[in-house]
Amino acid sequence: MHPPTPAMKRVTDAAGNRFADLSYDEVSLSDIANDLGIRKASIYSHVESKQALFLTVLDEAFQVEAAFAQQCFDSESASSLPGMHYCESLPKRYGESMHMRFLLRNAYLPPKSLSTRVSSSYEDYLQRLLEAFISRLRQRSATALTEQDFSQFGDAYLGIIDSLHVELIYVGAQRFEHRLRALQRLLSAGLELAEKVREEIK
Amino acid sequence: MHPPTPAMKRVTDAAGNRFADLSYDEVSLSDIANDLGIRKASIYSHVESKQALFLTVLDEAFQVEAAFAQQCFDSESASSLPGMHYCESLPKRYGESMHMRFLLRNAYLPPKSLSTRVSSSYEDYLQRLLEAFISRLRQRSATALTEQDFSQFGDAYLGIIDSLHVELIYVGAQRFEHRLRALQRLLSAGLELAEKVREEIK
Amino acid sequence: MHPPTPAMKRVTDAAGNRFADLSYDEVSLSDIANDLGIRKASIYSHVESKQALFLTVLDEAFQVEAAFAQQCFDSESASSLPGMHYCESLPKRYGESMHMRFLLRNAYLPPKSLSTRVSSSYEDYLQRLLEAFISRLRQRSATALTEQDFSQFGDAYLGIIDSLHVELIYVGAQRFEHRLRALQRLLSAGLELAEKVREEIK
Amino acid sequence: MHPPTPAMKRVTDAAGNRFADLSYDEVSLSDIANDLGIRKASIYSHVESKQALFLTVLDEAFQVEAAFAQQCFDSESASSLPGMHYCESLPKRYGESMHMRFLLRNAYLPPKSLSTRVSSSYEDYLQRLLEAFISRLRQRSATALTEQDFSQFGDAYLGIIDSLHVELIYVGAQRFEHRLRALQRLLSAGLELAEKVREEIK
DNA sequence: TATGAATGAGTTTTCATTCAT
DNA sequence: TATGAATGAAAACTCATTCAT
Repeated sequence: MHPPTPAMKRVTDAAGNRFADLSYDEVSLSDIANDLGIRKASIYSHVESKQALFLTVLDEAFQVEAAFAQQCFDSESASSLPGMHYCESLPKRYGESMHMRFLLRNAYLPPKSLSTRVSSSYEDYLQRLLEAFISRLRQRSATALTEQDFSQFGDAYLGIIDSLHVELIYVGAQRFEHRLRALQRLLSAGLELAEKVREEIK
Repeated sequence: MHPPTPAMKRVTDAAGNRFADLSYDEVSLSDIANDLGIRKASIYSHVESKQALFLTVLDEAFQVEAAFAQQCFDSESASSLPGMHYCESLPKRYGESMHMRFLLRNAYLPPKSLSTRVSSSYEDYLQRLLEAFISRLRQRSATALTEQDFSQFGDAYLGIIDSLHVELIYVGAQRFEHRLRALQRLLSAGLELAEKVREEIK
Repeated sequence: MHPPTPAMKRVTDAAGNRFADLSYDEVSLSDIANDLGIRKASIYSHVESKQALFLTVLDEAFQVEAAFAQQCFDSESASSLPGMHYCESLPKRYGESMHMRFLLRNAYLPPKSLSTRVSSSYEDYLQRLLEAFISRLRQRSATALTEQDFSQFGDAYLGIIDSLHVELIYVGAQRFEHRLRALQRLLSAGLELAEKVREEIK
Repeated sequence: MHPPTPAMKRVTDAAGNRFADLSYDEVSLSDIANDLGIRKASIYSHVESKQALFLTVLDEAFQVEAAFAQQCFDSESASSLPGMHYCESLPKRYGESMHMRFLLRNAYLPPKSLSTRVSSSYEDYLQRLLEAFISRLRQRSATALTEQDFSQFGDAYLGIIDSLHVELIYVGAQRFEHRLRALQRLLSAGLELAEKVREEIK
């Protein structure tokens, strides 16, 4: 609602950084307080509970990263493979944005007690990616693909996204670039073939 | 080492079922003891510590599921798309095997304190899938593909696998079949195109 | 001493209302601040401490209710049973006066740390009731009763008062009227008999 | 249900002693643990929560003191004023029985969160006293009193009981004996008069 | 006068672990 | 092998109070 106070911002930032690296239960309010150089009890001057703190960070992360994704799609050149700009931006973004790390770490295996809230946010995030991707695909192959194709390539795209996301959160993951090229190749081939088929039919 | 006693088996089973649904920290030894109808302290008659218990289940799960995967590949018909039998078996297996659920839940975001042990097991698991896939691919397209192709399709296959795995552990995931068909289509197209290219070169 | 400022009055009123319904430890300054629509820290602009706030309310309550009791006795018709006007006024007063509720709630089981202060106020209150009752009784039966009778009926009256007070603070208490009539009957009988005895002696 | 273990008994005893002197919120589990010479956490080996501990003591107290009251009535001589044996036993009992102190301290102003449970127990206790009293009264004045009389003297008796109970929990209460004699006199007078009236009617 | 921020001391509760039996 | 009892360490949270602004 109202813009958060700077003090509040410091708290959610510290919390976000912890929650981005560790599971909900692995993070204690003492840790966060320590990071901030304040006492545990002081956190409650800014936040109602650990849950509320987590959810604040979640909303923030969702908002920030949905905007980032949108921007990736908006700035994508018309000639490139749909959705690839987002994919290619991921490693840098993951390294630089605590919110992205937070989002991915908590998307797949949220704390049981908060799973519905988290899932619905992440579903929302994926939904936006899906729509942006399909929109780009329509620009590229408006007449060449059926509605069913759009839908199926959308499924594939989300599959690729999850695959890349997961690769980022792997502990020692160094395969990201390889995986990206490999899946890119598949998507490219898939589209090429589909477009050719439709042309032949005509 | 020695075959576990039946009592020991009961303990690891109860633990496995809990760890398959909840994070390491969300599971308490009391819960496991309750499931077994024994007291918390009694668990220590069978197991050295919570960590040791978790690792025992991990090894068991890895062993059992590696064998299952191997079998999927062994029984795959020569004409089908390489690696697809495993993929298609996943939902049923996930529903029926606590070990599979345990493996997937803990593969991507293991408890910090055990992450190296867990990761190396999961890496091992993926490595086996990779080798089995490439071996199948060689049977199919021995001359049609380059070594670089084999490597890249391997990367893509692991990407697909992770994507499907992750779909299974989603909270409300109902997209598995759609995602599988979509990614299958991409892989198929990718191979088809690659094989055609090589033929044309010749 | 000096008449309290209106702001101060608002604070003690809010506090009084809380302390009238809950024990000292069950009331937090945050609650009171909430009721007032101010912040917890602001309370300290008006009051030195939680204890001081409680004691302020206590003094206020004692003063207000002592005056009320006095008035009950003053306006009692000469023919009625001594002290009954106060008794009969109790339920209405209890419902309408936060100070009465405060007084009764804290009279019997005050917070340990403040018990001497509270008790001495309540003792004072009872003492006034006692004197007013005996004074009324002297008007009625000046010659008919001995000093020992006066003293003993005084004890009985205080006993009746406590009984009725306690009935009011009961959770679901609906027996007040019944109890009042029953005890009234006893007091009446006691006086009647005592008066007759003295007459016979003469 | 099952007889409590001796260890359990020690815990509820220590808790009972504390709860008999201080309000629910004034008692901390640390205090109880200290009294027992064990650590705070150890209490949870015997009891589920502070609430559960309090309720265990409550049930125990109710049971023990209901039995005591029953015994007072059973051993009452037929010629004495009904219900007076219980009243006369109160001060000694109050001094000697932690359960009695617990019961009275918590009967009138229970902790808000447990008030329904507490009240229903105390109501039960009073109900038994009432029935025992009326039963004794019937033996004494079977034909001399109407049903309405029985009911009203019952109300009066409960009023007297509450008055005496409250006197016991007063901080410096030294008036017990005086109050008892005074109220006894009233009850005695009330009965005498009622019996005479009925006789005259006949 | 009011308050945002902080805090020390304290609360109840959980948990993995130990150990004598 | 099983367990009752205990415990140290830690968790989240509450609260009266302080203080600079």
